[in-house]
Amino acid sequence: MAVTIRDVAKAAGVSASTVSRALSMPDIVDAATRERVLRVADHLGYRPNRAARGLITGRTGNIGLILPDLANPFFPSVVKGIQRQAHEADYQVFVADTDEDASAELGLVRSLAKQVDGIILCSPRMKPAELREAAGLAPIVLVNRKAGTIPSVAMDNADGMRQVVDHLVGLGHRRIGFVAGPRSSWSTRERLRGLRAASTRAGVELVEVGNFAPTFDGGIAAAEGVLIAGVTAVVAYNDLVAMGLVSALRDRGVDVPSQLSVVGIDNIQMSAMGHPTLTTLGIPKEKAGRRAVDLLLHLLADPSGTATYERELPTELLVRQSTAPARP
Amino acid sequence: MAVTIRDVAKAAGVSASTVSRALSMPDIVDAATRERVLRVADHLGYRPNRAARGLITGRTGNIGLILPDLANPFFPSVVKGIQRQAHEADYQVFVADTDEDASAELGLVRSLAKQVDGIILCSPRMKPAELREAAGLAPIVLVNRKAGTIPSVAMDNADGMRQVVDHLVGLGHRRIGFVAGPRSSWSTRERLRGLRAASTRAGVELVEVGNFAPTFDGGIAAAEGVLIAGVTAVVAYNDLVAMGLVSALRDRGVDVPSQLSVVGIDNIQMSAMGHPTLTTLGIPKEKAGRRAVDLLLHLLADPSGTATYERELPTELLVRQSTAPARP
DNA sequence: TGGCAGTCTGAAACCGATTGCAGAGCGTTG
DNA sequence: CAACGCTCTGCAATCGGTTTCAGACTGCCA
Repeated sequence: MAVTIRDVAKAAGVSASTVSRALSMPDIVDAATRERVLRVADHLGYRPNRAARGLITGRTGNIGLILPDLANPFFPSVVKGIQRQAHEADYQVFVADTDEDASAELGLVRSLAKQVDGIILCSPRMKPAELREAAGLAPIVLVNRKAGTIPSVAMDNADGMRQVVDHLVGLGHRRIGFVAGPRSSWSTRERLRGLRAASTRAGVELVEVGNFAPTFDGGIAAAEGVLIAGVTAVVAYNDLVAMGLVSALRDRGVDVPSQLSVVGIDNIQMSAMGHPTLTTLGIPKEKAGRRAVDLLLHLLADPSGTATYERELPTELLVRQSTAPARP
Repeated sequence: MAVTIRDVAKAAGVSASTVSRALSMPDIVDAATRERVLRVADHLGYRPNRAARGLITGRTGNIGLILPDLANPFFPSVVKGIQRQAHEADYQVFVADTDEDASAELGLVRSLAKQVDGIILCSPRMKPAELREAAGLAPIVLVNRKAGTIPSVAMDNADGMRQVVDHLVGLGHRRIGFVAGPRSSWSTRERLRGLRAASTRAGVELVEVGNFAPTFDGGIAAAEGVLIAGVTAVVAYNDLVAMGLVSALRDRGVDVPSQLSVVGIDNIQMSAMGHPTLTTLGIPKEKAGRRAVDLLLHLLADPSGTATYERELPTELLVRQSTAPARP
């Protein structure tokens, strides 16, 4: 059916080994032979069978990607970055979505572990012990989370939160609210920590409004608490929450930004599409994906690598319409 | 390293063949033996090596998914549906994104063809000839497009457009605009055809405003033309375009829906999040994904299947805030 | 008791690539 | 001229499963 390495060998008048070498170790085979083999292979439309190669090399050429929810607009850009970088290295990407079900993550890792060379885990809710088990099953890189010595790429939450607070303080806000995401989320904890540090440093008050789902509806649910908190500005866990919040506030007759400033995080596409457009802390999502692949490939090339690889990506505050000077 | 079928065989005191059979053809092996083998396999944590299996069966257990742009909020739900259904059938999904580059699609099909059992092609811009070539390279199912005898799942554009027009006519609109997507898009043509039929039937006027990119910016670019067209209602190619249009109209001081009604298509998540929320023609995206997988698995099970499989999915109009009675 | 059908199991070939090892061919050097 | 080394190539083993085929065993019937 399909053209195999032996077909190429026969047509080129050499052995299968030579064909194999001409393709994957070009320098150890005679130039003329190599040329001929390559030409014949190309002419016959030869495509190496990955399964066969994987069988002997133990490499699949696949990497797995596990994320909580594809529908969350934060992820597509990350996925794109991962794709692009993986394809350049001739890897394919398996995408799996857990539907925000934290308990499914470890199971997915288990079932994926043998079918891929490595796994990229996007902001998992896994507990540290589970994470350790997962890291034992396959080479793993974390995105948006750090844990022990597992390689990871995450945004610089501390600096990001500082930028946000500085911006709000510059606008005259003195009492700032934080609508947190799920308590189990690493980002929630880090962002809270960053906000505390930054607001203490700036001498302003930080009010924790509570934990909410990292969704538009979560933002809607948070509106009540935000109003009660008596703040003049609020930082939301992410853009979706911020947008839900803005929407619910408008429904209650509270204008953003004239009565309340709102800041999101992530700079998802739609944050620039609504009214008002959202002031948000942008993070390089596609780059994060690319970096994650880089780390994983490093890890694969040097499995003994006891060195921890870690990347912190810079953030950038995008000032748009949802923040304004505090009204006294 | 990993536990193989031979390890299981040794531990269970049987041959590798028996283990293989116990796992994949349970009924032809003695019950007691089967039990023992399965218990041992489970105890040892045996996981079949897919590459090895694929080598002999010729099946990879993978399906490929090619789509123009993951960042387009239409796709994530489709992908989720595909995932879910594929996983239930014990298939993994490769996702590949062409970045709206139509010329890359065929290349992707080529490079993916040998690594998957079949491919799901989401709304490709490929020309019919290319599509035929693609279909020759691997079993293929189309989403959001029909072409020849290639199995496909698409929405019922004719009925959908009828619902949209009926809704607008019911509100008193007599002159309706259509902001089309790319001319090369199958959906553009079908939707236009559906709109023509429906408006003729209802005795109202249809004005084609032009072709625009299927994005938020495309909607912004269309605003000028919409105003010039002198219509009281406009149907956009999709929700993103509709939202861009609403945004640009607002910037020009035109209120939606009191001065102009706008209808989107797709019912993407964010269509319910803006102000006004968008009246849109909802299509069952996740179900479309599941159906596509069903079709593909059918096709794989019965490759000779000369019968064309085709699914038309029903649409549902979601009336929200962006449409209102026509002001005389 | 012998023959036969039927059930279950094991040995071995095979899928398509990679790779260790050995040997052919050639040039160089003492 | 012999010995040696180097470059290049082919043979054959191998990865981990599946599947064909033949044979062992059982039970049943004549």
